[in-house]
This record gives sequence, structure tokens and C-alpha cells, in this order.
Amino acid sequence: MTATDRPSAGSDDTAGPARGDTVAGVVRQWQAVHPGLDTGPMEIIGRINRCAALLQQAEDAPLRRIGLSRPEFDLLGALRRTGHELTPGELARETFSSGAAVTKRLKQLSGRGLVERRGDTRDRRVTHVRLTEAGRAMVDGILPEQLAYETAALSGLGTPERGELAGLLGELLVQLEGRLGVPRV
Amino acid sequence: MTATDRPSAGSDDTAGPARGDTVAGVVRQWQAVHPGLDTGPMEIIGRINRCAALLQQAEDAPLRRIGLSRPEFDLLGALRRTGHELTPGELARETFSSGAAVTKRLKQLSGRGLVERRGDTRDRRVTHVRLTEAGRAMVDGILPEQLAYETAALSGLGTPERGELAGLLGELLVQLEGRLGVPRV
DNA sequence: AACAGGTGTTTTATCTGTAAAAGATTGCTC
DNA sequence: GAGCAATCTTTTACAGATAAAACACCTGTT
Repeated sequence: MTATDRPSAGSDDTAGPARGDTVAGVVRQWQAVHPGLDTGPMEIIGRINRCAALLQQAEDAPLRRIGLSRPEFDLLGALRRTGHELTPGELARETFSSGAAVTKRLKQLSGRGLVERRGDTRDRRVTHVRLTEAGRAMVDGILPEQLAYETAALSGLGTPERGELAGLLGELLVQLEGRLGVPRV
Repeated sequence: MTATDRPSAGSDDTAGPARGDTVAGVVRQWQAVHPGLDTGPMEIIGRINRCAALLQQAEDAPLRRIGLSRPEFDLLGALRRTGHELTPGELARETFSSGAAVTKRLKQLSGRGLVERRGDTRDRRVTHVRLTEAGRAMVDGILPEQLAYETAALSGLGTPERGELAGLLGELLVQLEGRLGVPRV
């Protein structure tokens, strides 16, 4: 993006470290260099990207403890929440990743005994993937911990603000998926 | 994260494609499997991650046209907006990336004549990096186009909502940076 | 002055993800 | 039913990121 970086903490004022977020600093710098610029989008997109980066870094912790990367967990989660077998292609669509990436992850995960492959009887091109008992147990075991971690990460926001934020992000996401998600098809 | 994936578009109802975003579908699936689960954080974090992924994909377009990756552009942007030379270490901090990544990008960018290195006269460990005239022109040329692209991506939201969203994200980011960003030091 | 420890940068080994091609199989069309 | 385009999955080649080690240099202490 355009504003994911840190303002070069040019402390001159009170040197107070709690004077807005890093994106605000970046925007201020751009305004100083290009006074007329419409930096409005930066304040949303820059913050979304920065939040995503920080949250993902934090969320890694519970998963890392059980030796799972987030993409791997997303794959297992897709199988768990749909409740039935999925083909590699479906998994790729569910997790928004490439087919090649899914193949790699399946190799890894089936090596660890968390998922199983089964060939289709009718169409021998396709395989069906399902969670093993161990895989199901791992997802169910880590999920509450994961959600607790996420809740803690968001605890700085009040309950009403969390609702507002979720609503606004949902609106934006509907727009983006309608606009950008469709060309994917 | 936990909910970055697509709901297995089990079209049964009216098959209306405009029935909420993909994250809402994922949350609904989890609720069906684990009825008691507090899926509140998913609705924020999942959406942030999904928005980030879609926006980054879209934002690539203007940059790709001039053969620049976003991390490279972020590096050039940091030099442009601070207005002075930066060392590789400072660039790493500004762009939130590793020193090794900065080294690689500098090699690439200086090969293209967009940045120049200069050794420090006092401390021969450090080098100073500055934009060349071509680099400055490239940043200034692409930035308005980039921002126009971003504005278009956000145009689905009304002006007041954009302000609210920016404000809420700023609050969240302050919290996250205070909590997660400090251990980085 | 020599040394120890710290800092700034680069290199190396390794890992992950993707795009493009390959391989395998189906189903439609003539 | 033979051929051919389409579909699903995997493999291959390659670009990019990171962690850890290596390297170069500075600084304060003895």
C-alpha cells in the first residue's frame, strides 16, 4: 500500500509517544511534502494494512505453539466449518489461495496425519480431502484459544465501537468483493 | 487469521449473491458447528485481513504498470516523504521490514538508478541512501495515480462513513501499536 | 594500545508462495 | 467412437522474505 510505514519519529514537541498512530505520522509527512494531496484514502487503507500486519503477527503466537502456520490453519478450519469433504480446488477457493499452495499444504498436513485424501469414484481427476480425528481435535482445541487471543487484541476498543467497526468493515468488504472479487471469476 | 476464507457458497435460498460479505458467511458456518462460540473478533479481524488482501491486490495495478512492487514503492516513498537521506537501518524501521529485505531492494533499486548510496564519512559501517532525480520523479508521478486508485476503491462508502472508519481504525491501531508494537523495541 | 562488546549492514541457507506448464481424465461434438 | 476442448490436480522453476550467521567498524575500558 501507500502508507504502511512508520513516521520518522521526529520527536520535537513534548516527545510524547502517544500522539496518534504511525499512519497519522506518515500522512502528516506526505502533507508537508505535497500540500495539496488528498491523503484521505491513506488513512483508511494504510491503517487497514497496518492493523492486518500487527494482528497477524500477534495471532501467530497461539498457532505457532502447536506448529501450524495460519494458512494451514485456515485450510483445516475450512474443512471443519463446512463439515464435509472438500476437493483441493474447493479448498483453494475457500482459503483464497492458489491451487499449488493447497497441494503443498495438503502434502504437509497429510504427512502429519491431520487430513486424509480419498479419490473420487466417478471422476478420477478429483480427490476429496477430509479431516482426520486428530485434525478435528486440533482445530477444536486451538479455536477457543485463538478467539480468546483475538478478543484480547481487540479489548482496547469499547463494545459499541467494536460493533461499529465490524459494521463499517462489512460494508466496505461487500463493496470490495462486488468490485474486485468478481473479476476473479 | 481465523476467518479469511470464503463461505462455501451453498446457494439454497434465493441464490442472491448480495447477501452480506464472505466473512459473514464464514462466521455463520462456525456458529452452526460450534453454537456457543464467541465469533465477535472474527467479524473484525477476518474483515480487516480480507479487506487488506483485496486492496493490496487492487493497488498492485498502478504500481505494476511501472514495474515496481509495493515494498519497493514503500521504500521510495519513505525517502520521498521524509525528504532526506536514510540509512538502511532506518529504512527497515520505516517500512517495517527486515534489514535483509532492505538490502535486496536497495540493490535492485540502485541497479535501476532510482536510489543512490553514499558512505558515511565518520562511521564507515553506515551508508546513506537517497532518491535520484529519476526516483523522485517516479514517486511523484505515480503517487497521484495511486491515490486516485485508492479513492475509487473506497468510493462505495459514503463520505461520513469513510471518516468514521478512519477514526475507528486509528483508535484500534493506537491500541495495537501500544500493545504489540512496543515489544518490537 | 589492545580488547570486549555493541551496532550497522550484508550474505547465506532455507522456506513459502505463485505462475506456468505438465499430466491425467472427462465429456462434448461430429 | 475418435478427437478435442475443458477441467482438476500436481510438478517445476523462480521470485521474495526471513532468521541466523558473518563481516566490518566503532567505542569505552583497562
